Amino acid sequence: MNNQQKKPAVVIVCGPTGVGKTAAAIRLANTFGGEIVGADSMQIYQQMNIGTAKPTAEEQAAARHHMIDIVPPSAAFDAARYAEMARNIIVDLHRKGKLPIVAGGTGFYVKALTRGLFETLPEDKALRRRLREEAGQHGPGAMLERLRACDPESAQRLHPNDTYRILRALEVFMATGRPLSEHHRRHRFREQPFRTCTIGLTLAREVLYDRINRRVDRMLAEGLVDEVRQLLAAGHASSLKSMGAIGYRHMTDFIQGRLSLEEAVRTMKRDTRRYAKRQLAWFQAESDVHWRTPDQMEEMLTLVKNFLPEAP
RNA sequence: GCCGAGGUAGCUCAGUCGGUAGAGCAGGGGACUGAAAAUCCCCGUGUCGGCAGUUCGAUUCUGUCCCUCGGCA
Repeated sequence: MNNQQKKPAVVIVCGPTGVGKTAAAIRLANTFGGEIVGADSMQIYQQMNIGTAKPTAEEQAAARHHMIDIVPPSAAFDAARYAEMARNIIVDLHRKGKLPIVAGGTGFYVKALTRGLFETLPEDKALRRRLREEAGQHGPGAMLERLRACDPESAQRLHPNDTYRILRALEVFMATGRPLSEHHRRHRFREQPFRTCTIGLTLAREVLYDRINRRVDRMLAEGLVDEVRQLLAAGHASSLKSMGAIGYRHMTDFIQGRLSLEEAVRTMKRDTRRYAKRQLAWFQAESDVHWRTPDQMEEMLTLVKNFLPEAP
């Protein structure tokens, strides 16, 4: 057995929101003796259930889920922490002979998990705040000029309007003394701790959008407004990353009187559709995805069966 | 049936004093290395309701027909 085969085998179920990843993952878990590792940047938050379409109690009883409900909505969380925690869980599952099934729509988290991120210092809040203030004072153009001085390659690559990435590049340089472009050149997503089989779930665009629209209506019927009210009442400001999630920010706008309910629902549906489109763009750019529709469950089972070292 | 107002992008509409048209919304494509449900970039050809006439040329003018919405019968 060579090195490649000793790596933990991991099945990944990715795709746009609302396509049916949870159901497919549960089926795979039950068939192959697996447990599910969520890859969703919002389902990690506790108390945010309806709007994140978190697996229900029944679904979580049908198959063990990890990486869900792991921090309160006020906590800071990011792709690096996700990758570290999820990797530990996967190694543990592998040791116990269970098949880890990563299921989720956050492409960046899946990538951080399976290919790693370059090494840098943990988030420095003070530095980040300082950079933001300076951007506010001197304007984004000045920040781009500063970046050009220490990391011309990144300055060239980034669009002048992408202030967020410009500040991040500056932050990396200031924290590590090396330009972001150099970190990228050394890293290049070369880590490969697992053997993976990636299934991308998709649907005809109009069918997917119809499902999304109806799922939003269902979320409202299930009490999304109350869920957001409770989060706000518990002191979770709308400036929190978690509260900026689709649905949560829309309902906050409604609750605080900035939007009518009708308008809040309309824009929530629209923004969910746009999000699904971005997810599709992300996963379609990945080269090793086996695309299936949710009704092709048998094909998915075969795919995973052939991927696993020995037949179950 | 008569009178009026309209029929232009998926939707709501603007516009062309005759040289084949553009906004908002919706939508499409893409990027993405510690906020990623975030952030950022790019994208507007559509029998200008049909047919006929005038004209070098009609979405624009004229006629006629169809459809929609008001009002009157």
